Amino acid sequence: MGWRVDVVSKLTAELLRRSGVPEEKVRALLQAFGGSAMMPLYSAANEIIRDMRGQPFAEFRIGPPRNFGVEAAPANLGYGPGMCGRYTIHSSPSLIAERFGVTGSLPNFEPRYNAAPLQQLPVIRFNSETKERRLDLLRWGLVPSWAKDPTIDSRMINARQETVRTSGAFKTAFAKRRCLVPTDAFYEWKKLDAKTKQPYAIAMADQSLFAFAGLWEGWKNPATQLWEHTYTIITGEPNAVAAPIHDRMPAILPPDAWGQWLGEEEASPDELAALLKPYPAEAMTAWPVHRDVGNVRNDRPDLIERLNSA
DNA sequence: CCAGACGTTGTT
DNA sequence: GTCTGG
DNA sequence: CCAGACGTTGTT
DNA sequence: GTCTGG
Repeated sequence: MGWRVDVVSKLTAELLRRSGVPEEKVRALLQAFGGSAMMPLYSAANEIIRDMRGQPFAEFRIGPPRNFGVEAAPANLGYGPGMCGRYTIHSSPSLIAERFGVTGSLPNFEPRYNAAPLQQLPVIRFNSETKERRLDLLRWGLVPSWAKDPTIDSRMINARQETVRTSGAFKTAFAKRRCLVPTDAFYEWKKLDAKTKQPYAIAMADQSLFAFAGLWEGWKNPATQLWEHTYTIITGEPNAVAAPIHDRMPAILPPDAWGQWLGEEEASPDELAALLKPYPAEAMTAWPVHRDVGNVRNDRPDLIERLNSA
């Protein structure tokens, strides 16, 4: 809110300096354009300039500031941003297949040390017709079947355990399309102060392969008429290992819950929801890792190594 | 009935 | 698709 | 999750 | 700030 007032006054001053338009008129025009976004305000300012002058537009163009100049929030020590938005899956397809009892042909994929949203990543689903578990590559970021705008995907990378049963975006998938997301570790960013954050890896203490609780959906691309499959990872309360780093963590399912979650065994909605409790902290561990994991273009084995200087 | 929403993270 | 709000 | 982009016009 | 892309 405050930023908008600042931008409006800045643009007002700039308009007066450049075009000599009466201040009242400038203010009225900027108000009329309204809106809550930053860029439309700049567009509005440029509209005003265009209406006033007959000179080449480019010379009068107003651009957004390089730094949008928002005051930094006070430090919130102990808790920081970050929850299931990045993980690793460097186990081989055949090892994943063995551990999860997957049958049939396997997809090929390289070891991933910085798996990120919108990427094709391995997911385990139960095929009720053939009665077998399958391993497929799906895109991370759930697009509901009814979505008109598929760019919603980057905001649907997680589903909250507390609302997943009832929210319109997830309820059908919760009832009919649950999946397991194989992983070796996930990353969290702990906020150290207003400008600094430290990424951590969190994994099983014995470094074994495990599984997030996931949901998947199909969306028919109107341009290609092809069905695209996407998935999301459910988040919930953190356990004692994750809590010092963040206030959420992905729901992790132990092997004895896989059958129910995949729909191989009967389970009521209450029983399914009960599976999404925090995974026992005793079995897990966390360690600091290199800041390079922040950039999705980095994907190297050393990203998962312990950082000693943190 | 139709229109419109449907989500996550984080912040103060 | 399905549900709520008007 | 983090990183990075983010708007417009008309004339030459 | 908000939004998209990876």
